[in-house]
This record gives sequence, C-alpha cells and structure tokens, in this order.
Amino acid sequence: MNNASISKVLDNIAELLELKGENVFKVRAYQRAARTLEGLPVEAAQLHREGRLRQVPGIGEALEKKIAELLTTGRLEYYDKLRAEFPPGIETLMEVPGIGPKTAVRLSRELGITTLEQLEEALLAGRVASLPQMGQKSAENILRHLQSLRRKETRIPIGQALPVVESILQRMRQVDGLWEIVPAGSLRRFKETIGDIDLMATARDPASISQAFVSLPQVREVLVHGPTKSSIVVEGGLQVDLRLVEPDSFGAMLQYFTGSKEHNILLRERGNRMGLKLSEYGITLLETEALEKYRDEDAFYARLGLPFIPPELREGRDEIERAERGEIPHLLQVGDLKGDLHAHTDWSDGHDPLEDMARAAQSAGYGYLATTDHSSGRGVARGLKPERLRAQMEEIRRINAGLTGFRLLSGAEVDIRADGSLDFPDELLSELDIVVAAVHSAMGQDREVITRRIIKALEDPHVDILAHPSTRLLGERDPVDADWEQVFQAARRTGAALEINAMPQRLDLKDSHVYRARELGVKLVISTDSHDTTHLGLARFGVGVARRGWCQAGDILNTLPVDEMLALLHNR
DNA sequence: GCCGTTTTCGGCCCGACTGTTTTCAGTCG
Repeated sequence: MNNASISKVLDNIAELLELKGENVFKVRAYQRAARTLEGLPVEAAQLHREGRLRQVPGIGEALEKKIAELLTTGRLEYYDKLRAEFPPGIETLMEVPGIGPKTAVRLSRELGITTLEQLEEALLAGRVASLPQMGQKSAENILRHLQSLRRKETRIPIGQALPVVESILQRMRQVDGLWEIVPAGSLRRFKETIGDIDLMATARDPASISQAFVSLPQVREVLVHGPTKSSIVVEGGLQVDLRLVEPDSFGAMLQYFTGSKEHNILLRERGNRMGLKLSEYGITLLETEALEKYRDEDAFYARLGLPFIPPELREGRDEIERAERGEIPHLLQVGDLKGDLHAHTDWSDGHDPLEDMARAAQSAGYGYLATTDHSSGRGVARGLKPERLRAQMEEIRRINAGLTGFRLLSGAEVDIRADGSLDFPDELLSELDIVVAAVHSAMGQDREVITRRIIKALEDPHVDILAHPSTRLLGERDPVDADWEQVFQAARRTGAALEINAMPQRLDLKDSHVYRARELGVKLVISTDSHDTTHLGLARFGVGVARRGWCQAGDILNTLPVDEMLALLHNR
C-alpha cells in the first residue's frame, strides 16, 4: 500500500469521525497525518520496515499501529467498523461545498438522502429548506454548489496556470496607482497543480484597482466585485481572486495567504508558545492585546525567531524546526543553470534545426545544449537509425566549429525496451557525449518487472541520465508503478543521474521524489525535453520542482560548466 | 490522536461569512 492510499484512508476516517461528532482535535490529528503522508519523500512501507514510522511528525502510537495494519494486511478493522456505522454514500454528501458533517448527518437521518441525485431532488422539492434550522437561502446555496460541482474543472497543472497569471499581472501593473501585486497560495509555493489563484496587491485607491481587475479582457465571469476583494473566472475555468490590503499589513497578509494551511497552523502553535497570536492582520501579544503589523514576511518570521522560509518549503513538514536550527538551504535559482541536457530537433520529432536550437540556448545564457533525438525504437516519432545519428554527430561537429563559448553535445534519447535492454548498440552509444534513456512503452508492467527494467538501464555503463523516470502526464497518465526507493538506490550505486523533466505536464521526478533522491545523494539534472526553441524557457518549472525538493545549486549537475558536468557524469 | 521552553495531562490556529438567529452554529479557507 503506498502513501497516497494510506493518506486516503486516514482522510476518510477523519470525515467519519467528524460525522460522529468526535473530538475535533482527534479529527485534525488524522487529517494532519494524511497531509504529511501525502508529501512524504519516502514510502511509509520503508519507514515501517526500519521501525521509523513514529519519527514522522503527527504519527504517534495509535496511528503507527493503524498504518502498520494497513501495510501488512491491506485492511484496517477500525476503519471497516467505523464505516459500518453510517449509511453508504454519506461521505459523498460532504463533497458538496456548504454541506459539512452536521448537515450531512441530518440530510441522511431525517430525509434519507444518500446520493447526490437524491439530494438534488430533495432540494428542488423544497424538502431540504423545510428542515428546522435550514431555510430557503441555505437550500439555494447548496443547490448552486451542487450544480457547479458537476461542471467543476479540477486542479490544473501549474504550467497552464502560470502563463494566465502572468498575463494578468502584466496588465494590472500598467494600471495607474497600483503599488504592488504578487501571487500567493499554491502558485507561489509552486505546487504542481493549482486550484484557484490568489493575488495580493497594495494601491493608492484600492477600489479603482479592483474595478480594473474585473474589467480585464481575460475575464469570462465576475463572481465577486468589492472594494477590497474581487473574484473572476478566466478562460479555461480558472478562478482568480484579488485582495487589496493595507501596505502596513502586506507581509502578514502575504504570509497568511501563501500557506500552506498546515505550515500556518504549525507557525501559529509556535506563536502561542511564545505568547503570541498570529493572524493575517499581524501578530498580537496575548498579554497586552497589542497588534504588531508587518510590511514584509522577513520581519514576520524574524519575530518568531526564524529566518525567512521560502514559499516552496512551506508545507507543514519539518521546515519550521529546520529553520530554527538554521538549516534552510540556499535554494537553486533559474540563473544557476548552465545548460540543458535533453532536447529534440527536426531530425526526429522536434520542430527546429540543430543550429537554431544551439543559438536559442546560447542566447538564453547557456554554455551547452545536448540534442537527444529519439532512437529508432517502435512507437516513437521519427526515431533516428544509427546511420542518421552518425550523420547528425557530423553535423554537430560542423556547427560547434562555428560557435564560441557554447557547445552542442551530441546525444540520444534511447528507448529502454520492455526487457530493460537499450534500443541502440553499445558501440554507437559510446560515440555520444550524452546518453539519455527513457521508458516509452509497456508502462503497465508490474512493479517488480518495471523496477528491474529501469535498474537494468541504470546499470548500463553507457546510460548517463534516466529521463522522466515515472513517465506520468499530469491529469492524463499515471506514473509507472516502480519501487522508487530501489530505483534511487540503484542510481546512487551506479552514478547515473535522474532527470527532473521540466515540461509542465510532466514535472517528473516529482517534488517528493526529488527530495528523497537528493537526500540519498543521487545525481540530478534539470532538463526541458524541448521540442522547439521556445521550450527552453520551461526550465523554470523544473527549478520550481527542485526547490520544493530542497535542492541547492550543488545538487543539480547542469549548474556546472560543461567540462565539469561531463566529468562527473562520466565518472562512474 | 498528538505532544511537551509550564505540561505525560490538558491543551490543541484564526478569522470571516452566512443564515436563521434572540446570542450562535456551521462551514470554509
């Protein structure tokens, strides 16, 4: 059982306990453990084997036992018994915004509702509104949410959200009287998927800025329009909220709205222990009730005895303790990258010629670019035959002769076949500067088979980098079911590097895997997998993932100049 | 159910909004 499944069970237990009217703090304990497991860089199964489950914050004696039971038997008696106490389907009622545990229980007990269809019927028939303590307004509210739930677009990849936000920011910054505008929320934390966008702004005349915001050309629908808060929906269904705040409180507000919720809860608990009450308005001294306001986050964190914690790290794990110990690393920045090690050209399925790709990379400030067109393997668009690849190497030598301060590296993205063998012969691979290996087929193999397959490729002395290790496509294709701990151990053992693929629909390795791989000392690279010159700019998404994995420049091979990078990569 | 700069017991983040209310419960983020 993997962390995501365990997390789901704990979340369900929390909901059921809430329905039962259990102690809210007990409920929160389950929820917190679920969130922690979700982002845990190592499988709970692994920790269980090592007897270290208790070391995870939020997991005590009782939860350790329950997780162990889930891991060993795949079931949990406590959970099964709990579920049996409720009519089936009651949890789905709580998925409707506006229906919490109390309302869900009443709908079920008093009206016999167990499905969303029955709920809608009851709402339309006026049976919900006639319940005591309910009313017409409440029923309408639930109905509205129910209907919007139907056409609800789920969270979208950050790669889709960020350009939309940037176009909004660009327009808003031209509005007269605007002082400052920045994104908060999961976008600022660089989560791989985004729900809605929160923007924070300060301005001379907030109401006029709010007016400009709801009048943007991107607006498809205006949900709320007030002097200090407005909400719009833009093309694609993305909701964007703008909050206008006092400059004096900007730091506290930005901190609050950046989250995560879990990080903020831990921060407030810390504040409590120091005799302070934290809120979006600032910090109140419990003793005197005096409110201190904060213009910037640095001072806010400093008041709590902490250095600034980068948004990407604010996930409510152990970042606060580590900040206290001075262990917040100087995270990798986009400008640290010196080259790109995975790109396609018009020789295979890319769109631009070798020379254009080289020039584009050079003008992006890079010192090198590896072109890695596909191997001849089946199913991959226009893969190169060995003789074509040799012709390309020749062409690359010719282009390099005309370049100064930049080097095109000849490479290939070679298929890892279903049996773990590579799609090009050894002697051809040994002629290349860079060999990037990747799974493109038979992605449904069993865990044991695919793990062995990937490890076999890593053990091949010609393979420098494993590209997009999980092969996932966000919202489209699930990752392969490999045992990642074993894969990371193999990468460390063999010295092969793992790729952080920066294509926004991939982001693969994902953040928690980057964290674990880095912890183990696995070599990492950030590559764009560019298929045309404009894709080179996507590197920033890979950098975001690496930052969420606590990476510094030294953890990423392609922050090194070309010779040092190649020396490390080939020194196996 | 978790956890410890008062604590192994007694706490546990904070505020806003909404609706149906005679003082507040439920829900959300």
